[in-house]
Amino acid sequence: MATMKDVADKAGVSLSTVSYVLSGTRSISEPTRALILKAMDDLDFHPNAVARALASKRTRVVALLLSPQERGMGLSELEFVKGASEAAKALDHHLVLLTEGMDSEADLAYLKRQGLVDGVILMEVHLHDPRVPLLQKLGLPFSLLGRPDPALNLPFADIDFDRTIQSVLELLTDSGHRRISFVNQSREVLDAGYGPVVRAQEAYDHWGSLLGVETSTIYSHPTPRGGWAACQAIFEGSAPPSALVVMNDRALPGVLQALAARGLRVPEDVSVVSAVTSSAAAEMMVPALTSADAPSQELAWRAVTNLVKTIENPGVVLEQTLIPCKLTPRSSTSRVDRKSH
Amino acid sequence: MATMKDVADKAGVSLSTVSYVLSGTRSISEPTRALILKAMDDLDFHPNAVARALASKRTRVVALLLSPQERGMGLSELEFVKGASEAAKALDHHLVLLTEGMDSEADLAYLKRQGLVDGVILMEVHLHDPRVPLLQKLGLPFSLLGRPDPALNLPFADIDFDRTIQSVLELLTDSGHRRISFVNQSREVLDAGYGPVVRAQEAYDHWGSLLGVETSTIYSHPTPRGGWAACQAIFEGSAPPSALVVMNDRALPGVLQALAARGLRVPEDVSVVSAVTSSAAAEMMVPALTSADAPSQELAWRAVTNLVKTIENPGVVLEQTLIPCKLTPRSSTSRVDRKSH
DNA sequence: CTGTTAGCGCATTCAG
DNA sequence: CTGAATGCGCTAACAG
Repeated sequence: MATMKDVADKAGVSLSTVSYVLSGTRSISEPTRALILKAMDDLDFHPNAVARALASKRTRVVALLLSPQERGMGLSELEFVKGASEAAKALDHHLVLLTEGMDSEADLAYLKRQGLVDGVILMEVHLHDPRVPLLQKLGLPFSLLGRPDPALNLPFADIDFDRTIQSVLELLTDSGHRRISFVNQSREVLDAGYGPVVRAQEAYDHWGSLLGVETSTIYSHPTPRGGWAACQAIFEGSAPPSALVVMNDRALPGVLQALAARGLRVPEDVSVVSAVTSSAAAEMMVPALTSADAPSQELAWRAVTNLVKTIENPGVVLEQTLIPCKLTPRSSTSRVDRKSH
Repeated sequence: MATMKDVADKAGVSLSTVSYVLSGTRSISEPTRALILKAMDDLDFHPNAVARALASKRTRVVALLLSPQERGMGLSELEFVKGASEAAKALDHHLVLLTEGMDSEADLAYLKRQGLVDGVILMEVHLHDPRVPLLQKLGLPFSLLGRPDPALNLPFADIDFDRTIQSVLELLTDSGHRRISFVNQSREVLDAGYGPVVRAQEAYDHWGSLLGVETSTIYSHPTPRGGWAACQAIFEGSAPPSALVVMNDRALPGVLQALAARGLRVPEDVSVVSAVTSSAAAEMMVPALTSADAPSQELAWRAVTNLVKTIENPGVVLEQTLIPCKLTPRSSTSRVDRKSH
């Protein structure tokens, strides 16, 4: 475990000179630089991250605050986590995972004073997320996956729900569908102001009316059972829809099951689109679902990049990124059957 | 950002005394301890993790080496990651996620010299995992999720595949099934010596013959398409099975689809058990599958605990934990229909 | 029971 | 262009 001192001795130069060839903070003559590089190589030297962190006051560690909720963790979250870890590595940082109880002021303040992380990434951001003002007050750099309602001057990366829902509805209306129901997440989550649920709902209402769709929304708990109940409720009415847009991964199996129980075939009788899922989840359904897949990897990349930029240059103009989900047609959608409607 | 020196000054004691009340390494008189605690409280002091790490040569950070393969990451891995993060927190550690390229000697050596982590947890351990001797050589503490073949003196936490498969087969044979096929993961993975695939196969062969089962194994790529092909192959034969054991989450949808395409109902015509999945995945299928769920959370807990113990006491007797999957009957299994067999 | 002191390994200011 | 010296905040001998 060679240290900089060892390198300096071996190269016959001062310790600081070694430090400078590492940081590139000042110019070094080519001969001495070569000498030092060789010494480093010979000794198999690598700077100690902890010592460097202590001296420079930068750990190059960022934290990902995992969703406190049980609900949140699905395949697309997993993709996000992996993506964030990779992005962090690419930017020469480490990613630590922080679970549970990281939302109170005390927790966040503690995190800051521990000094182990340079900044944090928030998941599951709500419209009025209390963590945002907290972090601002603490002066702990952060970036958001999702965004609060007025997102003035905040660095975030989020799904463009408006365009996502637009493209889904257009796909369906282009295929002749006119009665399209929306299976959103639960009422509680909506009332709690969870961004995706609120924004997707707004987008559905907006584009639905613009495209002349007969809309109807049903809120479902994120369980197969919830999806089953939701689906039953939808088809109880006198004017059943010819298509379903579902933004509720966990409820999806129940929805499909209820459809089958009613003798409704997908896509012959009813088209189904899964919005804001992972493609892996959509492909796991039978039939494979047409879906608007969350761009988790890219969002992760943006979130990490944003954070690192904020850390390195606190005065930087903050980047706000909106990415729509990519619509992938699979086997769960078809043109509406004229005869039956 | 108060430091220990501030606390010492405010309490009118020496810096080291403050340090000792923190570490509890030596006895302090009650009055001075109280004085110091009060000072810490007043100044809202919290020890700086980086400085502490530098001085003590322990960062209290452990790394989770994510599966290099694309394959590995499913819902149960996610549960494992979450569990590990929680366990780490409970043991006053942080968990960093390391992705990609952490298997070569250079990578691991670099990780060690960086000095940021005290130890690592390996996932996706193979029977002859090259990382194990590497880590031993480097002297970097580690613990395993899974285990190499002779696992002498290695700390690991793994699924008890033998008992898991036994319970699955017994469930089926108790219900009258005699012809039971096994859908394992791909041949490539088996040949690569991936622990779960090898051990599950051995267990299936062993218990199958012991229980008088007509066995047949088919290897499937971890995709719906692979599962479809596997299922077709299985039912091509003259003596189709009455039950399927599937240890291949990603192939499962394809298997079910192929069954349906052949007009075979689950569980009336064929019983299906998903082995070593997450319950979330089993519940996402239609019908919800009887499954042997991987005890991801508990394994994570053990793996982290093992690692921390190893770090704190290099000479400790290493713990080896085997936990069977918990069998949860759902709607995909039934007694064999006597008439049709 | 408590204080003094020497590092941990590196970044960086101040000299030269 | 390079060296010497100081300190980041804390731990852990060493000395009372």
